[in-house]
Amino acid sequence: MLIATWNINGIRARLPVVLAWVKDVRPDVLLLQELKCADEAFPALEFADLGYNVATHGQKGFNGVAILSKTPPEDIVRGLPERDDDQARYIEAVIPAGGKVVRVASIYAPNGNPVDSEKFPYKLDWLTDFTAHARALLRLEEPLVLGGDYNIIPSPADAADPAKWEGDALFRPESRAAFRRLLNLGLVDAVRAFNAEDGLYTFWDYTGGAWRRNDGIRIDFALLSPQAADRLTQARIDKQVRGWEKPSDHVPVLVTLDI
DNA sequence: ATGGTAGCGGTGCTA
Repeated sequence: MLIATWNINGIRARLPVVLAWVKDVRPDVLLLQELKCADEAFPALEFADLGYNVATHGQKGFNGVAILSKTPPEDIVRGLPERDDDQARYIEAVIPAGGKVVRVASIYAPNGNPVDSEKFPYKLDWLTDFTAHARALLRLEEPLVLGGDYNIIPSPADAADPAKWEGDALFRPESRAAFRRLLNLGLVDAVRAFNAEDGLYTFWDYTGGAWRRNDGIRIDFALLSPQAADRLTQARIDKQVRGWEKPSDHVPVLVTLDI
């Protein structure tokens, strides 16, 4: 089973790119972030034509997450049950797979900048609630993939130029500690499990020629429960998509599970 | 170099 996560930065602006990529890669499940549209504005018919069921948790103008799946998703949860949130940043579902199931979630963690505003404590609070929810999901002891834009640079090795992120909400010690607490629950960073080398990035800013200079950061992750990690056969970053016409500033992250 | 670019929505916010 091929599961991908991708922050597409506006599904309506990105529709040609996303459809072309889906036709090429044909993932079984696609977790999307930053839809930037309400549920009724999501182009579900275009994906239905390609054989995908769509579950959205949208928001007009900002945020918004979705799960696309070849098999109809079940037990859909919109928003973290741990919080009463007015920002659409979480959707979860169970994906049936040949008599077995995989539980997936599409996550768009808050950016948190500027750090001297209310946005930074909001980010940390959200991560605390998300971690509590992940802890509860892990108790189910089932294959689980938590994919999304975590808006955290976990270590200096996850940035081409770590010095320029000093003080940024993505690289603050509090944010990095929150990510470690998440991993310490027993989750596996799938791409890191398959790639020991540095220079793995999932995001290149639109400004300053970041893509041209390969000035990237790794902030998009597929985090796996032990039951999913035991079935992991491949994990990769689809980097070349950043060089396509009218791209997102993020690229897809893919995992293959033997299920 | 305290900018730069993109999406949404129709101005300034968010990233």
